[in-house]
Amino acid sequence: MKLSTDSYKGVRDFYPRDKFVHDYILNTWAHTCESVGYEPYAASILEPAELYKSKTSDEIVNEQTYTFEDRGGREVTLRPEMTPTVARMVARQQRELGFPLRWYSTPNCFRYERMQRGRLREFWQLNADLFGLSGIEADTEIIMLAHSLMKTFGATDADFEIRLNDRRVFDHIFDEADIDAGTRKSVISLLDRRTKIDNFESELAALTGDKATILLNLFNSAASNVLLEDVRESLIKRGVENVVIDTSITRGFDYYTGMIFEVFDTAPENNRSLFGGGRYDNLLEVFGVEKVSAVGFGMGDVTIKDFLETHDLLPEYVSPTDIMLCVLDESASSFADSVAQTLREQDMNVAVNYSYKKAGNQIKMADKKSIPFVACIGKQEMESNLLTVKHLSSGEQKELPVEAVADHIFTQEI
RNA sequence: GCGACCAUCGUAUAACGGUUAUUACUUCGGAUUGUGGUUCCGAAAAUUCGGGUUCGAUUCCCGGUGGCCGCCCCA
Repeated sequence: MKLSTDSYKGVRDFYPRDKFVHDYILNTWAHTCESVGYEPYAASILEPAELYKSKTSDEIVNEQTYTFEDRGGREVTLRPEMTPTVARMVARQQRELGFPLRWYSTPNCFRYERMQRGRLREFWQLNADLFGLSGIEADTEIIMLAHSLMKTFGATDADFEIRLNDRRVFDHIFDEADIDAGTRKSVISLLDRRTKIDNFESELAALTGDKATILLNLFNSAASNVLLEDVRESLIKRGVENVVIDTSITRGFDYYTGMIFEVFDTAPENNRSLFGGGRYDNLLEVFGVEKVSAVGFGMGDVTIKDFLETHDLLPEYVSPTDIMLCVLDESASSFADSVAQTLREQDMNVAVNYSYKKAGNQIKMADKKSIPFVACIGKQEMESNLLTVKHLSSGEQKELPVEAVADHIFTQEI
C-alpha cells in the first residue's frame, strides 16, 4: 500500500520558501515586541485539560480542542490559545515577577474545527501582554504596539483600520436596562453578528422582550462615549491616526473587562478582521491570586500572511546559502573542500555541488535554489588559486583570491 | 454541526458516453566536453476510492474520502 503524501488535515508543511515567509513573520513579531521592551517567554504545547475547562465553555473544550488521555490517565490538551498558559505562569510567580510585566510569545496552537480561509487547525499566534497597569496608558501602549507591528510589516495607515470599543460601555447599558448576566452574554454574541444579519432587531426582541427598544436606543447612542474618546485622543497624540470608535466590536465572550479593539484590513478583496485584543483584568482570579490587571492581543500567522499577500508586502526568498561551489570534475573535489573550509571560516554559508555535471547545469541549479553567488572549481582554479565568483542576479563576475571572496561578497562589491 | 461547489501527470489544465487521455510549466537526457535565465530535440509522468447505469464511463447516477467556500463558532 502506498502512503499518502498529504500532511495531517489542517496543518501545514513548511517547504524552504514557506519557512522563509513564516520565519519572516515570526522574526518581525519578535523584533518589534523587543524594540518596545517586551520579553519573550514560551511554554509546552501540552497543558492539563482543566486549564481550559475552568475558564471556557464545555463546547469549546469538547469539540474544539485536541484532548486525550495520557498513559497515566491524565487529561491532556494541545493548547488552543496562549492566554490561559500565560495567566497560569504569571499567577504562579506573581510575587517574584516585577510589575509591570511586558511579555510576548509566538506559540503554535491547535483548534479542532472546520477549516476555511484564514483558519487552519494549527496556527502560530503572537501573544503580547502587559500585566500590572490598569490605566489608559497601558491600553494606548498595547494598541500602539499593534499599530507598530503593522507598520513594520510595511503596511500604511490606509491599509488597515483600528476599531475601538470598551466592554464597560455594554456594562453600563445592561445596568441601565437591567439585563441579567445570562442574557448579557447572548446579547453580546448577537451584537457581534449585527452587521452580518438583517433581523437584528427581532432577534434582540426575542432575547430581551420589552427591553429591546430601550437597549436599541442605548446601543445607538453609545457611539460618543467618553471612555473611548480618551483612548482615541491619546493614540492620535502619539501618531496613531487610523483609529475609529466602533461600538459594534464585541470580541467574543465575557473574558474582557474594558477596552477592546480589532484591526481590519481596508482592502475590499480582503475586508475582514485581522486580529484584536483588549483588557482582561480578572483573568488571574481562577488561580486564587491577587488581582493583576492585564491588556493584550493575539495576532495569527495565517491572517497576517493573507494580509501581506493581498498588499504585496511579502519579502522575496533569499537562500541562506551565500555561494555554491560547482565542482567540475572529480579530481578537483578535495581542492573544492579546502576552498569551502576557508570560506566557512570567514562566516560564509557554502554549498559544494559534487554532481560533476557541466558548469551550465550546476549554475542553473544554484539559480533555481536562489543562491546568490557561484564559483566553478576545476583545473584552472587548482593551478591559479583564484576563483571566478559570479553574482547570478546581475550576471557580473570577478576573479579573486580565495581569501578575498568573503570580503567582496559581504560588502556587495560584486 | 449545516449548506454550496469541486476532484485528470509533481503543478496548472483539455477531452459531444467511444482518443494512443490534450497542452504548458517542472523534472530527466541531449544539441552545447568550463559559466545560468533564450532556443531546439527527446523521455518520464495522471483520470481520488467503492458501487451502479451502459456494448462502452474521465464524462451520467449513488456513496465514501479529500479540497475549497459560506454559515455556526472563533476562548
